[in-house]
Amino acid sequence: MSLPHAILTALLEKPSSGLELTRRFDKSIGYFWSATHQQIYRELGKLEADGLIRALPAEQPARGQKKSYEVLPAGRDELARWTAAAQDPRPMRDPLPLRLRAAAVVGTTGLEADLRRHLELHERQLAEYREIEKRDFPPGKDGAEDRLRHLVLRAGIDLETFWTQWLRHALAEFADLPGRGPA
Amino acid sequence: MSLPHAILTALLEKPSSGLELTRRFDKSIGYFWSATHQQIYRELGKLEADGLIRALPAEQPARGQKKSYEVLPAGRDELARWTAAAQDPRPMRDPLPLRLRAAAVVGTTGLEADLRRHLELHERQLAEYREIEKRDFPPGKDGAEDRLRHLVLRAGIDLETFWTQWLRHALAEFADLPGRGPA
DNA sequence: CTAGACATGTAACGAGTTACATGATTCA
DNA sequence: TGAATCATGTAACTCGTTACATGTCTAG
Repeated sequence: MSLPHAILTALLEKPSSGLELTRRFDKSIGYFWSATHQQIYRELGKLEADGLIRALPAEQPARGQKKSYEVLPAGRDELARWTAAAQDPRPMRDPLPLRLRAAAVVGTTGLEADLRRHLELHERQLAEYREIEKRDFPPGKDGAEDRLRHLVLRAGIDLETFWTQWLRHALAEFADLPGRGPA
Repeated sequence: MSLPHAILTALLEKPSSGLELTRRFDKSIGYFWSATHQQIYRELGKLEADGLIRALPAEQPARGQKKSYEVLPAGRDELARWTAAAQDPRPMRDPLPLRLRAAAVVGTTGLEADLRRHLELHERQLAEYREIEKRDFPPGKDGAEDRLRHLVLRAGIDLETFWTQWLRHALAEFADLPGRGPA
């Protein structure tokens, strides 16, 4: 139950059409919650049916016509409720540790190359986040909203830092593993 | 496409029945890939139909009867293939940063308490992992398989460390946020 | 002989993914 | 006028979750 609330947040920040939302989910929001345009359109339909958002008046009924939405009071209330509600942390769910564990049984052949690739990707992502941090959160900016959004970016930076360190550690271990075939 | 491979790995480590697998997914494997018994039974059925595993001969056709599976050569091959295949890293997908971003718009009321709860849960999980590390990976043990499994546990420890640090940071920021209502 | 634990399974739904379909606008 | 792009949407499928159903075994 997170996508609708991600959309409500995005729409409160700025009323948008489906495609505009899709683009924003490719950028900042997508750093911690990605979504495709199909999911977004489906969810916009539900949110409108539930009376949490409405299409901005412009009388376009048809396909191919841009349709923008704004959040209704009920939508804001629902978002505030969800934000404050207790939720259990999600257990981690990542295939990479799984592959290491499998490698302990069927051998590590070929895995190392992909780990190296992951390391590069995470390093690139980390560099991008640091750029954004430098650009969007210079020392002066420290209103309440700025601080909260900075915290969110911090989560991204720290997570990527975790991955790069862990992958480097893993590659170092691989380097002096005895045999490379099945264990 | 990770659950079937998690099951193959578990079965290679030790042939098991559905419920035994469920229990193992509640423990060690579940630290990075959780699954319910319904998912597991469904997946066992598919894997058997695909000829990757087979039920151990014991001629029990019915419900309520224990049914153990073992991995066939085709299953081992498939697992080795998957382990070595290139896979893109999953973008992070966590509701918590989302809630902070929402709080920047609708206010932080009530969120702090849940952050504190998350911090406690992550601290407990971290302590548990450290216990396991002390118990299962004493300095002496360093065969190839041990090292790989230790790496997996390391990922869990480092991730929990990330969360506890980030949450502490977030709570510190909250503590000296000016207004607590909608921004 | 029955209550509780053990064990396997079905059904229905929600969320995410992939492939494709359709209409409008712009510009060469 | 027709190709490219913008924009909205359908359909079909997989994966994960929740609730429930059914059968077996064992201890008291």
